[in-house]
Amino acid sequence: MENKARKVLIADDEPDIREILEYNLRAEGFEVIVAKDGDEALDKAKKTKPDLILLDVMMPKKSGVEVCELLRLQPAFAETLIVMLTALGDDGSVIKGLETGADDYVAKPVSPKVLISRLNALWRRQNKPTGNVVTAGPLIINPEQYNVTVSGESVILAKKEFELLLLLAQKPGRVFLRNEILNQIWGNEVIVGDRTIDVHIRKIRQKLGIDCIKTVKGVGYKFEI
Amino acid sequence: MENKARKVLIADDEPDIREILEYNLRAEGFEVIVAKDGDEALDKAKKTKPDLILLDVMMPKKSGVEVCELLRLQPAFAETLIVMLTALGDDGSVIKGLETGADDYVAKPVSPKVLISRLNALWRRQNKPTGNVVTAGPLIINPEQYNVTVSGESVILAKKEFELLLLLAQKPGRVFLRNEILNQIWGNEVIVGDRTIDVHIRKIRQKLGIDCIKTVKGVGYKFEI
DNA sequence: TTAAGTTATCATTAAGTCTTAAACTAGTTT
DNA sequence: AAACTAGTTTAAGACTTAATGATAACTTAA
Repeated sequence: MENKARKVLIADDEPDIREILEYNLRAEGFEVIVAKDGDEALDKAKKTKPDLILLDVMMPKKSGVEVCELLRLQPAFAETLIVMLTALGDDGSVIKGLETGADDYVAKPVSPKVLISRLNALWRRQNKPTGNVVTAGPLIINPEQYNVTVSGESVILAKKEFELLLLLAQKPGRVFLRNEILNQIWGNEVIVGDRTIDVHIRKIRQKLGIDCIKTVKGVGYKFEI
Repeated sequence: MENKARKVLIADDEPDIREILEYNLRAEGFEVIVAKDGDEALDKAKKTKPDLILLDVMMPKKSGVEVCELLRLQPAFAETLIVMLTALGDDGSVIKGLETGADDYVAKPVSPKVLISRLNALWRRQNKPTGNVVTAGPLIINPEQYNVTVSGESVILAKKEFELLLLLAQKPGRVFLRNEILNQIWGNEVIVGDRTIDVHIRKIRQKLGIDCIKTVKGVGYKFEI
């Protein structure tokens, strides 16, 4: 299901631990990068942009907490999963780590099986909202079946109409600029006039019969029940 | 900022643990519901729709893992945070729990501080996209949604009005010279008269109904609650 | 190949926004 | 007090932007 190669950065100063983790994670299908101290971790993180970073708290040069803090300051790493590894019972670090923005904390020693299970759970959680049904008020939008119902009544939308509605409805309240809409629905290369969007919006409004797409003049459109 | 009452369901068969957790979570501002076995947990979960569920793995009637499994089958609980509590070293349960769809697993005994820290981290992660909303007193300005509320009442501002208010509100107290405002909102090339700013300010004051834009005569305007 | 349905455009109309001018207010200076 | 400075208020017209209706170009499936 999640066959996208998952890149993991392991940062720990103990070679044994690095090796065990590396072996097990590779066996599990992860692409592994290792670092042996805080500075190296930062450096490699920037260079390789991993999807997931395992940070030992106690490391030379910079501690795991420091590294985590520095990473989270950069927008590029706002979404990256960060898991802290720390000695059992070191509550101070745990709290500090979690408050710094780590996604999880694991006490050493940890069985590789458990660790991997945790990583998978984190992973699953992060990549959840895919292809899911969107509901809002009397509206149900099902991307998988490509259909829409309003108060139980099925409504048939054309492809572009459907995509447009879905785009807006996925982030209710959020205003989409015309440019964003063009990029998302039509793609960067295709050039269509601004009126085209209006016309599709009108058809959607017409077909749905409810007023859930609001115009924000001079800005764009937003979905709102 | 996260003032939304967070409802937690605690399910554990040991009264002592329930009590300790309940006490600490209440102190932290959570609204707490308790259950003493699996069936009661399921029942109360359905009735109260908590935001977060703490499940002991070992419970009479139904185990935490079973409860988690059953909850995850219902769409209503797809998004609910579920945290498993289990005896230290019980790796099997951990793996099973995480694979069933738990969001986190915590080994007992756990210090309340650590637990709360973990819950907060989970919470933060789930409710992440708070964007760059500006709040000041009764005012909430949401650039992403392009809307403004005053004491909960939604106020509709036109584009220029919105941009102007946002500009000022982003740096409360700071005085903006008329020239700065012109540059920021209208851009360097466009030339409009000074009166234009005044009129927009006027409209904002009128629409908001509160006096949060102060005139600094001979200098400019500033935002201040 | 046709027919039905979809998509893009255009001209027109409608709605809303922005700017300006002008009269007005208040505080300062001469 | 008159003249001046700076900002407020009001209303109206210019200007933008979007909604609409009609139509043409294009796809797709029968």
